[in-house]
Amino acid sequence: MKAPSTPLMGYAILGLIQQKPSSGYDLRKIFAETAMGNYSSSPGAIYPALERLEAKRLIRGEVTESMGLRRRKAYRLTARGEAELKQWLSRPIVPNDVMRGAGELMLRFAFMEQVLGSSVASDFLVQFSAALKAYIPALESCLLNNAPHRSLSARLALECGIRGYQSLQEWTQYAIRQYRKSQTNQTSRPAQSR
Amino acid sequence: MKAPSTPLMGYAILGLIQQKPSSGYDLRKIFAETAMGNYSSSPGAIYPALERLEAKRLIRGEVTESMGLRRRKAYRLTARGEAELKQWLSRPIVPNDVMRGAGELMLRFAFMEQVLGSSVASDFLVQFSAALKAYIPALESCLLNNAPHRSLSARLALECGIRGYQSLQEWTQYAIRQYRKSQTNQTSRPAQSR
DNA sequence: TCCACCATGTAACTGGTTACATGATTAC
DNA sequence: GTAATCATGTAACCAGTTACATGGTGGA
Repeated sequence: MKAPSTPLMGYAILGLIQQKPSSGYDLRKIFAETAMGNYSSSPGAIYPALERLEAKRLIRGEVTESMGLRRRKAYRLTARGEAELKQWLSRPIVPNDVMRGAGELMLRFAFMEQVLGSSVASDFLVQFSAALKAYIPALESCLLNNAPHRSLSARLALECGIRGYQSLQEWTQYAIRQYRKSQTNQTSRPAQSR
Repeated sequence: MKAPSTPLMGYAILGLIQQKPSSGYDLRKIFAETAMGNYSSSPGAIYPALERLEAKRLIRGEVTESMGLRRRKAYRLTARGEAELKQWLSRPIVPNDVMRGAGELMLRFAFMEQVLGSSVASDFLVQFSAALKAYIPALESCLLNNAPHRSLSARLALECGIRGYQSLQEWTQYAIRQYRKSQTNQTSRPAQSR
C-alpha cells in the first residue's frame, strides 16, 4: 500500500527540466554551483536518477551529436512527466511537511509559479503560513515543558529551531505581500512555457 | 582514502546515550516525540545503527531482565565511544558544514556543553558566527547575479534561504550573549557526567 | 481471555556515496 | 601532444524505508 513515489531529488530534476531541457551534466552544474546545492551533484546520483525517471516515462532523453559538438544527452519532460510534476506541486500541505523541515515545500514553491501560475503560488503561501502558525506553538511548549534542561547549549539549540520556523513564518508574510504588490501591476496568467 | 565515518544518526545516538544509557526503544521515543524528530525513529533504522555502533565498540549493551520487568537492552558508551564523541564534537567548522545546512553543527552544539564544557561551546558559537558571516554574502550575490529570475516564487525561495541563514546568524549572537550572562553567574566547569 | 502496548528485531527494496573508468573536444 | 574540461557512465558499499515477525506484560 505504498505509492511508488519519486524521491525528492527526482522532483527537483523534473522541475529543472521543465524550466529548460537539460543534460545530466547541466543538472550537475546547477546542483553544484547554485543555491540548489543541498541536492547531490555526484554522477552516481544524477545519472541513475535520470534513468529511473526515463524508465517511468516521465522524461525522455535524446542525444545531440550534431556537428563536432560533444556528445550530449538532453532530457525533456514527457506529457506524463508534466502531469506528475503538476500533481506533486498541487498536493495540499500536510503537517508532516512542516515538521520534517520545510525543504520539500520550498522546492515545490520555487517551481510552482512557472508551472501552475502566480495565483496558485500565492494560495500556497497562505496555506504554508497557516501550517506554520499551527506548528510553532507546539515547539514553544516543548521548550517550556523541558524547563529543567540538560544544558544551556541544548536549550539554545532548541530555541534555534524555533527561531528558524519563526523566520520562515515572517518570510511567508513578506512573500504574500510581494505577491499582492505584483498582482496590482500585472494580471495573473497561467505561466506559459515559451 | 575515506574515514570509516559514523553517519550523523550514529552521532545522535552516541550523544543521547552519553546523556543517559538508553535502549533502542528509548531512542525511538526520543526521535519520535521530541524536537530530534528529524532523525528516523523507525526500528529498521535504530536497531541496525545500534548494532553497528556496538560492532565498532563505541557502545555496549546489556540486557536488564531483573524481576518481572520487560526485557530491555540498555546501551552505554564505552571509553572508545566517548573518545569518538569528543573527537566529533571537537572538529573545527569547515565551510562545507555551513553550506550543507547547519543540521550537523546544531546537533554537535546541543551535546557540546555536557561533554566538553561551556567554554568550548561558547568558542564554538564564535566560530559558527564567523563562518556564517563569511557565507551569507555569497548567497546574497547569488541573488543579485540571478537578477532576471524565472519567476517571483523562485526568487522568493532563494530569499527564504538567505533569511534562514541570517536568522541563524542572529541566533549565534543571541546565544553568545546568553553564555556571557551565564559566565558572570557561575564559573565555567568541564561538566562532569554525574 | 483478549487487547493494547512494550520491546526487539528482520528482510527486501531503494537510493545516495565514493571512487573509478572512458572517451571526446578544446586550448596551449 | 598533452593537459584541462566536457560528458556520461558503472560498481561496491552503506544506510534508511516500509512492512512484517515475535513475544512478553499489564489491565479490562
